[in-house]
Amino acid sequence: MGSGQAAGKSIPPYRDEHLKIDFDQEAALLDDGRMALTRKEYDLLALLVEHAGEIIPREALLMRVWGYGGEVKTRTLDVHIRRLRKKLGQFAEQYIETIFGIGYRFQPYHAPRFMQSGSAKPAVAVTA
Amino acid sequence: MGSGQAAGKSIPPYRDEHLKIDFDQEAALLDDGRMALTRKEYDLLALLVEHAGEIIPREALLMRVWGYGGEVKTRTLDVHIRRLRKKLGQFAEQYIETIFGIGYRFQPYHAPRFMQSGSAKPAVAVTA
DNA sequence: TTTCTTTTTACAAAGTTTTTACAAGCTCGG
DNA sequence: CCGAGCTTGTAAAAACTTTGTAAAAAGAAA
Repeated sequence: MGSGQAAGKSIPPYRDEHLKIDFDQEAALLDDGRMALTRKEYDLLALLVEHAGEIIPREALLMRVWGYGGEVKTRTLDVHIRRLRKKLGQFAEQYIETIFGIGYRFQPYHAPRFMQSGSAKPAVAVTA
Repeated sequence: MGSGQAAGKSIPPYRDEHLKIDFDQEAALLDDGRMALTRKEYDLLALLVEHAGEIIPREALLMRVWGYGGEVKTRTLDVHIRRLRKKLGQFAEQYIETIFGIGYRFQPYHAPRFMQSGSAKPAVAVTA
C-alpha cells in the first residue's frame, strides 16, 4: 500500500535545486546522494511532494499512508515527519512546514515564503 | 463551529484596495502578504467580512464563531477583535468598527463613513 | 536470533484560546 | 457638567491544545 504509482503510470519526477524524487523508482536524491528512506518514510515524503505547495491535513496523511481513518490517536505521523526532517538535514525547515492545527506542507526549495508571525491558515489540499 | 464553507460551495473572495479574503482557501492577504491568522481569528474575520457593511451583534458573533448561546459572560470576543485589529495594522480602525452596546461591523476600505450623532441606530444584520 | 523498521509511551515545548483584573469610554439621569 | 453604571479595550496569566522528541516496546525480515 502507500502512495506508490500503479504499474504503467509514470509520474514525472519532482526536482529542485537540492532534491529530486523519482516516483517511478521510488527514490529520493538529496544533492545527488541517495536518501536512505524506509518504506513509510518514502510514502510520506512522496505524498507530500506530489502535492508540493499544498497543505495536507494530518487526517489525510494518516488515511493515505497508514490507512487510518477517523479518530485514531497516534504520534506515529509526527515521528515519521521528524525522521524525514532529520534526513533532509539542513533543508528540513525549508521543505517541510508544520501548519499548526491542520497538517503539513512540502514547499519547493524556491517558494514565496511570506507570512510574518505565528501560523497562517492557508488552503488545504487532499482530503482524507 | 467556524464559519467555513461546506465542501463544494465556492464563495467569491472579498477584495478591496488592501485586503483580500479568500473564503475557499480560508486565507487573508493584507497588501499581498498573507496574514497569519489562527483559526478563531480567521473565523471571526470571515464572518464579519461576509457581512461587510452590516452590524453583527456580539451575541451573533459568539453564537456563530464560538457556539455560545444566551447568557455567556466572556471577554474572549473582545480579545479576538483586538488581535485582529493588531494584525490589520494601520487599517484596523478603518476596517473594524465598534458599535457600542450592539456589536461590531466590518467596513470595506472605501465606505461612506457618516457618524451618527446621538440616537441614530443603524440596522442590525445577522441574528444569533 | 539479530537487525531493521514501525508504533507507542511519556514528557517537553510551542502555539492557541480563554479568563482575569482592571483601565478607559460611552450614556443617561440629575 | 458630573458621576454612577454599564460596555469595551488591554495586558498578562492561566488553561488548554497540538506538535516535537527520545527512548522503549513491538513487529517483521533476514
